[in-house]
Amino acid sequence: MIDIKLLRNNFEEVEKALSTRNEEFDLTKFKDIDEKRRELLGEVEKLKAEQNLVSKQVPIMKKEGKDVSSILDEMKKLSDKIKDLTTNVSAIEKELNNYMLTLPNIPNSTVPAGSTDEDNVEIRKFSEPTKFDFDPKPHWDLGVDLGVLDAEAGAKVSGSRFTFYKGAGARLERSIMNFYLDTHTEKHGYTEVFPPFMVSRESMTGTGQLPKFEEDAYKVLGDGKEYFLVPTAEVPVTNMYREQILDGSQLPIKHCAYTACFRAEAGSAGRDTRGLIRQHQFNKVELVKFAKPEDSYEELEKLTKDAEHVLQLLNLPYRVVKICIGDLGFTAAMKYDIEVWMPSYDKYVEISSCSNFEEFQARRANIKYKDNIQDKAKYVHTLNGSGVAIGRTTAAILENYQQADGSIKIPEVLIPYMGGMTDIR
RNA sequence: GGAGAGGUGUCCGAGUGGUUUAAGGAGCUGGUCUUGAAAACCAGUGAUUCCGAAAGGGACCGUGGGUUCGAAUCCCACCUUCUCCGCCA
Repeated sequence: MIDIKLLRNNFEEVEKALSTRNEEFDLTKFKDIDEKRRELLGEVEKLKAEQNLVSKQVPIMKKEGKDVSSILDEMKKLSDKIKDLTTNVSAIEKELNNYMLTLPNIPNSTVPAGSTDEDNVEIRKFSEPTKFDFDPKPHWDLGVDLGVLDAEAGAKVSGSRFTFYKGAGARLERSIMNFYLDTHTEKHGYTEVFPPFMVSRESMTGTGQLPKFEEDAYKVLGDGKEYFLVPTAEVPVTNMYREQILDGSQLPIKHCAYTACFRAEAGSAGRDTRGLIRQHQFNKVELVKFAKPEDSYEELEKLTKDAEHVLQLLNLPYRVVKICIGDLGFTAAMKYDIEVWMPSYDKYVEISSCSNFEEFQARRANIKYKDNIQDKAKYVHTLNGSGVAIGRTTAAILENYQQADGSIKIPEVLIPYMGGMTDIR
């Protein structure tokens, strides 16, 4: 949510900043709703002030033995009027709030111009695209040949975009998960959390998945309640601190978390239908930070490097791109993508998104901090990034580590996690 | 699933319809005293939120409704924590 005062007082500037985005929203309604709300609010507050004043006098007059019945009659009318107006005020406040939730974040001024992912700017590269002296296979073929992936079983049991991992494939996925969590906790100073995989509507709204992207979320109904399957650990981990004022000396707070992630992929029909790239359920380790505003961009750089580091340890070729305005997404103020080299696609494929949301999520979720007990609480900046997607890592390892004989070499750092296994054949 | 008890400001905690603008304490800020600190004493203090340039006013006692001229207080629903019983991976 953007700052309503900023929008009110600097309307043209905000409008200009948002107009470059590739998002649909309607700013024309704002002034109407906002002004009407303030007008109604002023009116009802005046009446309440009168009511409070008279209510204080009534018991005194009673004590003095005066007849208050005519005053009470009048107060009854006033009370009814206040009730009517209050109904109107809460209706328009709800409208305003719902409206504010539909506005995307204001991009940071250093975000490059552009409209599609073509316009993203490459920042740095690690290693070079893998070269083969044989015809490399895509991971979905390798998976079947080696008996480690079974999409047919997934389709039978659940439907399209579900896959069984089997044997060494299942263990590889689990090894990567543990390797990522161990690295981020032991080497990068993140505190691990294991969050719920189902969250409330409030939580989904707090991080910005709702109301705009409801069609992409899985809803679960049970025990008369509504839950959403987490699309990313960002949702439960960020909302862990919802409605809280944090101690400034504890910042930055750094968490890493594994969850399965569930996405409907509405609008992606026909895209990446084969392999592990776009599943309805996938595994991911997420990095989440809460930082002071003045530190948040430095923390974004560090977070991105922490995510990159695990790919370096796996020796997977990747590049980092800075996302342009048109590709930025609804909630981010700035975003880096880390893209791993995927031979079957013959290009770099996103394996991590690292974003600074500034105050956008903190406003929605009401997460503040203060350095001193007597200070006024300020909104924290929230950040997160994949550290990194596990399923896509499995795919990248299968493809980049494949050998001429069809076997897969296990990356050195994973061998202990694989119980000493050095290759899959 | 059954029975019961709670949720009050930064924290602890009082408060069962109107001098409660939420008692009292802790904490915090300032002061007195002291070489300095601690202690003691004195004074101040919602650090939440909305409208407003300000003055000022409104909201807020888990959340949402209701009763009333007036609700932390009474009624209803919900959320949540705890205790006991039952069931359970």
